Amino acid sequence: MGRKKVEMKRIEDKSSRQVTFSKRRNGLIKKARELTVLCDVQIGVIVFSNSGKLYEFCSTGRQLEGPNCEQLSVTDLIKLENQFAAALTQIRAKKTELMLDFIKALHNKEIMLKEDNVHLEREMEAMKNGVGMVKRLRTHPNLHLVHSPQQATLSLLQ
Amino acid sequence: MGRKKVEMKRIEDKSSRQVTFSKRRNGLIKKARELTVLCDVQIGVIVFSNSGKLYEFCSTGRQLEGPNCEQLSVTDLIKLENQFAAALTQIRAKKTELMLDFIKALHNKEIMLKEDNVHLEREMEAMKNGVGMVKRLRTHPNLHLVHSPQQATLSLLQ
DNA sequence: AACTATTTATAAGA
DNA sequence: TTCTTATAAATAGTT
Repeated sequence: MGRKKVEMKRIEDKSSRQVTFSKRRNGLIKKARELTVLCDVQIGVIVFSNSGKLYEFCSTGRQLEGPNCEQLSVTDLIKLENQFAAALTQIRAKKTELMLDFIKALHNKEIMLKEDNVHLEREMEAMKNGVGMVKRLRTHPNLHLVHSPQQATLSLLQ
Repeated sequence: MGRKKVEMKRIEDKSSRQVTFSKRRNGLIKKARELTVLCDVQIGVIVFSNSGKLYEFCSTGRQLEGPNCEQLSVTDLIKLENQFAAALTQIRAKKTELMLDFIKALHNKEIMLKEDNVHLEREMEAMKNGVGMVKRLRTHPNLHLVHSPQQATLSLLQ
């Protein structure tokens, strides 16, 4: 939908990626709103940017206030209530899940950075003692080395 | 985007609404996928049709089960829904708020640790060049705000 | 942030 | 439902 057809892969240029993110995020949320209105359905859209910003759209469901309210039968109401409750629960659960995933990723990052600090300090000590040999900072191939109680606690929520 | 411009209001004809729902739902999810790939972000899209069917796209994977509502009596249901809806909303909002705070704190921690890495590397460079003076690693005065994720997480449960 | 050439989505029809 | 096609809408690259 533009001057050129774009390949479906990560945009490497940071600036272009940011611009595209901004444009397409707006587009996505607009589409969600339209679908909500046109088809009278409930939608939740949750977007996490890489900088951790949260963008969200959640339709609240059809409004019952107003003149049409009296026209709804009890059965209609029950259906609507059921649907709303289920949607609410699941949307929020999913949101929680996404946020927990995000928290976990941050924990892992944090642990890696701490390890790097430890290594850097050790290397400095070694240098001070005249060992002189400086190893390069490792580049974190293993994200999964996490035994923290935080992790255990987070898992309780799922 | 079709033969005619459509008004942004509920499509009253049930059949047309269903067709539009089907088309636009696919479109929305496609867009979400594209945004995920192009901009390397995490997205969740949750769509509830009026028949209670759940359509979902989530960049982190994992499928949700559709709502499986046990049959309750009419009045029970309405009362329960009314009672819980308000409370639920408030509790979840609070939970979200806490989690966002938590995420923010973790971000800050991450940034501090990264800075420390940069400083340590600089110091090492300086040492290599014979400057010799070694500053102490700063001790994160504001780490205590997020030092106990267990506590923060546990408080989400209460 | 605007502009516009193109691509893409989709409304209506088959 | 699926396909076709005319048209509306989104957006990539540009200014």
